[in-house]
Amino acid sequence: MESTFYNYLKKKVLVKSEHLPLLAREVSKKMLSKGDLLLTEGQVCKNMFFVEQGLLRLYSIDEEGREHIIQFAPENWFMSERGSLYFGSPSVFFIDALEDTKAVVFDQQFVDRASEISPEYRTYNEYILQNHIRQMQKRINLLIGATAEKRYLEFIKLYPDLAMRIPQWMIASYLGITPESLSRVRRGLTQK
Amino acid sequence: MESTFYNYLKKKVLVKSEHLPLLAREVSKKMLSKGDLLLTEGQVCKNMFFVEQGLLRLYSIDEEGREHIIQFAPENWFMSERGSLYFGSPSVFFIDALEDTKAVVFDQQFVDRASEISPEYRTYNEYILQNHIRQMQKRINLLIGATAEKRYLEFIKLYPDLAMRIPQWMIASYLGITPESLSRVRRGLTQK
DNA sequence: GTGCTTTCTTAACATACATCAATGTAAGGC
DNA sequence: GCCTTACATTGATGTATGTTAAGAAAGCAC
Repeated sequence: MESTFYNYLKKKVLVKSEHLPLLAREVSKKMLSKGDLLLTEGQVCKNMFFVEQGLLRLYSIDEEGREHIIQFAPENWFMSERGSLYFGSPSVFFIDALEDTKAVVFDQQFVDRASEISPEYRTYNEYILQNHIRQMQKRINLLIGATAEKRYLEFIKLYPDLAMRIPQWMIASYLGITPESLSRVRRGLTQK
Repeated sequence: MESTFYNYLKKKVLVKSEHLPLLAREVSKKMLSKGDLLLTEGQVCKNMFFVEQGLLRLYSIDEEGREHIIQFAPENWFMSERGSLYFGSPSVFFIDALEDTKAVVFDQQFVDRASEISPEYRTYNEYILQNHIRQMQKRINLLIGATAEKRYLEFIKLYPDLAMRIPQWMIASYLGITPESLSRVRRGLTQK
């Protein structure tokens, strides 16, 4: 199974060769079509996804039916609703595929077992959590302290490739503004 | 050392009795006065704080000199700038004491060592990280999708005790609005 | 190709929130 | 006690962003 995930475990997570087959055996692969729903509100999230190819998205829908995008997961990212996965509580969020996506699927038990088997995996798992916290903290800081324009500039600086793959209204949703506002922000920027 | 922290490790973290003395030996205690600065911008964060009594705060200051509050830590909470502590990068945030505070101080090495010694500690440490992520995700969701009024109501519902201990302008700063706006939001609520 | 849907832009207008300035009030220093 | 400082409120006004509606451009189905 010389997949992207396998290579990721080897090259990036630095899982020792002897442990690799053990881990690889425990996961399954899934082909998703654009638009497929992986998690819905009220459901308890049982899976974690590793994106080999494609793009996933985590979002909420408010009382007025508006979507608010919490997170994107392109290639080599993990995606899950951790709050629901780890604590077993019903999710208030949705996960779906924004493109046809090849993903590796596993559950919390896999993470726990992998951490038992491979210290390297355990270390990397903590790294992922810490990094996630750092990134969210930065985002919160921008949301409470920066203008829409600044948030937009930060977004395209951080995820230039992503910005080319998703419609603008999704960027707007991620930034916490309307598509119309983002359009104006962009016009303001080009005129500078 | 029958301190709050000791009891916390025993009762909440469920560290085994035999491990407790080992862990307790490695930490030091600090008395802080209101206003004391524990971490400043540009500095690499070396410490994690456990608040036994008092209140700490993590915040940023933007180019216009405005403070934006990322997090509060009252009794029995851990406080640190994880991005800086874990990754060793210079902090863009500040930490200070909002009240006279009794805190236990330790470093990342303590966390690693404690995780080696006590599986219960390791488990609890991951619990803390997961919980932090869940809480930040919820906050991001409110920041991008809810009005100031709704965010305020969520805040006082979640931290009713905190709201009594800090000035209103700090709540406003945490919510990402001005003190004047919060004052108006509150007036609107009392008139309902 | 034709039609249908989605996305993006633009404009006019509405609203939430920010800014500036003044006042009131309460708390702490001494 | 008085003075100072920090905090909260209020009003007038400004600005960023939301709302509604329309049209153009691009993508997709058939």
